[in-house]
Amino acid sequence: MAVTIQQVARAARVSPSTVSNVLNGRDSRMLPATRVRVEEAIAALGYRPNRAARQLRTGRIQMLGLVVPSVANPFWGAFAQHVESVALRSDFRVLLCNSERDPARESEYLEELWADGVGSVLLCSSLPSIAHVETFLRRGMTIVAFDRTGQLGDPPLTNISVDNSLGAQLATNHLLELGHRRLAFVSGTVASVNRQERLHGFRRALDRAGLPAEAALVRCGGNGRDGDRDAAAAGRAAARELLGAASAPTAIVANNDMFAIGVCAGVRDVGLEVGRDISVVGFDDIALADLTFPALTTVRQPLPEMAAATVEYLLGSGATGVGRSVLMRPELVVRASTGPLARTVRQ
Amino acid sequence: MAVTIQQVARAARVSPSTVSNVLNGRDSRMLPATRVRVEEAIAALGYRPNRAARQLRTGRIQMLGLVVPSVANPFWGAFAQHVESVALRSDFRVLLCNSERDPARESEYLEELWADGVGSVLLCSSLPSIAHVETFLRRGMTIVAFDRTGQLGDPPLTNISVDNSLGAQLATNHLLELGHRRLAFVSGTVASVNRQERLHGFRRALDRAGLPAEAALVRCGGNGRDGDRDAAAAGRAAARELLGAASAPTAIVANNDMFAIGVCAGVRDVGLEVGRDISVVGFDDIALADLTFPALTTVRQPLPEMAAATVEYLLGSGATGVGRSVLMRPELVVRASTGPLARTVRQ
DNA sequence: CGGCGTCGGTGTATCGTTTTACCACTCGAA
DNA sequence: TTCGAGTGGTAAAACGATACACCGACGCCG
Repeated sequence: MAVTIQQVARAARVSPSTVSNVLNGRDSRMLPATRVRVEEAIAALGYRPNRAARQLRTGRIQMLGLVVPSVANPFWGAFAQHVESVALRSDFRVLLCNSERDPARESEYLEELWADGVGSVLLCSSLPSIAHVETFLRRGMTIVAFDRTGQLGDPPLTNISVDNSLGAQLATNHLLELGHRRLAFVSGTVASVNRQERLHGFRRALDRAGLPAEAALVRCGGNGRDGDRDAAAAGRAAARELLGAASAPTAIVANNDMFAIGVCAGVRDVGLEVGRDISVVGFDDIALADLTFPALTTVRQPLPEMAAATVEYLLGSGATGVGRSVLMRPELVVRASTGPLARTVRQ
Repeated sequence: MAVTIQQVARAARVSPSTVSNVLNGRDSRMLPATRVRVEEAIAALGYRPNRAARQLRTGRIQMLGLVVPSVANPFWGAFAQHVESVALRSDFRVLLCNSERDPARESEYLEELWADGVGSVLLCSSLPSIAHVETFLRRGMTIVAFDRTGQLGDPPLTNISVDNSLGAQLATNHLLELGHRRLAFVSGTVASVNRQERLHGFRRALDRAGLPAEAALVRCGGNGRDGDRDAAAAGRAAARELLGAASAPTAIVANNDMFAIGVCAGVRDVGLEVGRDISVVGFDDIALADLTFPALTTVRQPLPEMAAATVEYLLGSGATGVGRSVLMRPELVVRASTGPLARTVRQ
């Protein structure tokens, strides 16, 4: 059916070995003229190497596993698209894996990827433990983590992420500058790494301003582990709770944009107006942030650059920079969901 | 490194052939006791068949290609997640392909998938032409299309989709019942199949109500072919245009939820309020529809069922039902973005 | 009693590529 | 003259699973 290396070899009047050498860039092993002849034969026959055969022989495969919590979350969807686009340039395919934040599922994915010869994995998991990851690193898998700052492990895990603490500080300072003094922080139940850092940044900014971080105003949790599908729903519930309490906040920092969108919905549920009565700031700057009402003030993650850096590291000689991590700069994007502290401060 | 079929055979004191037979469910070729022995050996050794070797021999691979316009669009993201989840149950992996609505890219994807032995493809493309698809069908690829009603082709292409015309009629009738008489339709520039059908349903509903479908109120287009990344932006622009014109509509049917979200933003841009001054209805019922302000009235596509049906068909004996297509029932979900025609009708 | 079908398996070629070893030959230096 | 090191290439053995042909033993029927 498909054209094989033998046919190419016959057409070019060389042995299959030589064709293989051409294919793998071992130019020094043949005369330039021979190489040209082989290349012409390849082009003429429209030959494409059989990946299965190649993988069987070498054990390697031109594929990278992309493990995300849920591609239904627009943030991960956008990230996945960038990753696929970058990987394609290096002729790598992307295998999609939705972990749904289930540690067992995540391990099983890694196990299967490894068994299938997929040696490069981009792991976007916020699970706090990395014990299961270390196992695969030791076996020789190249893994790059996304958003796992500070978790080196042994052997060290390379990590690409935005400076979450700084991002949260940018968000918090913005609210402080607008005059807000009672700030709340809303996040999911999952003890994800990025949440810890963002919360840390939030607290730090408050601390610098000489304000206490009241425990009552930090809302982490609500529903189960499925933190993505109903992140927004959790945010909504949290906002309703916070605003119904005796001493409600006047501004809310959400752990990400989906939460923020939920928070906005919750704010409206209790009859208040986002941006006027209550300020809300998100994190990520997903495409939707500019389209919701009101448009969301948020902290942008440089997604295309992050995807590029991640894939580049993953496909470039993974061994060279083991443990090298990248921290990207977040950027505050001010839109309409934040505004100066209302004149008539509510009790 | 990894455990092979030979090792299992040795452990179970049978030949590799027998292990293979066990693996492939050819129970009739061995004694139950033998099968049990082999299964025990498999479990004891933690054996996993090498997919590359299997593929090399059989030509088949347990993978399905998922071609979507852009997984950054939450609708496709959610769909992708459902597909992956269903495929996983049959031990199939999902290869992600973002066509970005580029016909050349789409063809190239099919070409590569075919060359890589991926025989099952779920094609979510709204490109009107299916000539390039027919080529692959003839070569023996199993392809199921999503949202391509009515386009059988030769050989016929199996299609799964919602009844787009009916959905648009539900949306339109809902607006008519609310008293609206000047309705607009907003869509992207791509002459996608589903857009044609939805527009048809829109026109039909108007026709039945004895109303003319004014050309000026049908807005298809705007930006380039990248209809997903800025669908919302296009909707926004279209809404501004429509509402700025002399005889503006009082209600707008959007081709999908992303457009609708954009339209809502556009409505606000010109100082009007969605749900009170202008009614907007979307299509798809993405998760966000319930979270925007105002919550979006929309036509729900039964996504989980559609994903299940698609994958089931794709992995089930593809040959049996060639040309068999499935049309799912849409459902109107009324939320806050639609309301009765305002008392004070604007000019 | 001879022939035939079925049962429960096994032996072996094969898929298409990579890789290791090796080849014949030439040229230069010792 | 002989040894050694390139040059430009080839032959053949893997890689791990599958499928086809075939095998001996047994039972059954005419």
